[in-house]
Amino acid sequence: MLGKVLVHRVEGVGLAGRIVEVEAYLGPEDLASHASRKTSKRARIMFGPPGMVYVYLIYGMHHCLNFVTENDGTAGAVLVRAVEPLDGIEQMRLNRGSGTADRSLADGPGKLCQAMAINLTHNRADACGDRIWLENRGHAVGRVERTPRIGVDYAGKWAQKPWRFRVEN
DNA sequence: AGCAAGATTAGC
DNA sequence: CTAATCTTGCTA
Repeated sequence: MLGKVLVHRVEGVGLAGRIVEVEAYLGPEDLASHASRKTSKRARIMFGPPGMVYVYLIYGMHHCLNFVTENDGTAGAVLVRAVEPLDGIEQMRLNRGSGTADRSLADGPGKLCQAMAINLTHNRADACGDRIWLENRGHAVGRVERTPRIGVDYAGKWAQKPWRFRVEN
């Protein structure tokens, strides 16, 4: 997943960024994961077939982008936490508003969704469709930093699992 | 039906 | 450190 290029085509324009930071949310018992709320309608998609897009609104104002990863019937998704803008950087600057340093264009889960114009309409979309998808452009993935996940302190022992992966530099 | 809290961010 | 802001999930 790291090093893959996320592409979103909107109105004929391609927005693309290299994925440099992700987090894994695996299994129905992971208290940090929405999948731990088994009755949840929202998280149901995490139990479905892989290759689907899972987008949700957090704190009433930020979107988070995930890709469902595990086989149908097994809960699992990867949260994209940061990308390095490649195509459509001008548009991303517009989406993020003036005064945003290029460095901060998409270096956070909410920021990358704003930069790449990803919102709830992408939820449950097929990540292999013609709207939003992943592609391999042969980027080398160098050293990878591995740490516990961010912002899930409420999840007890699950918060300590080193399931955050970030490309250094 | 009501309420508390969140896989965050920007601004003091 | 804290406000912003609204959907979701839990409780009554």
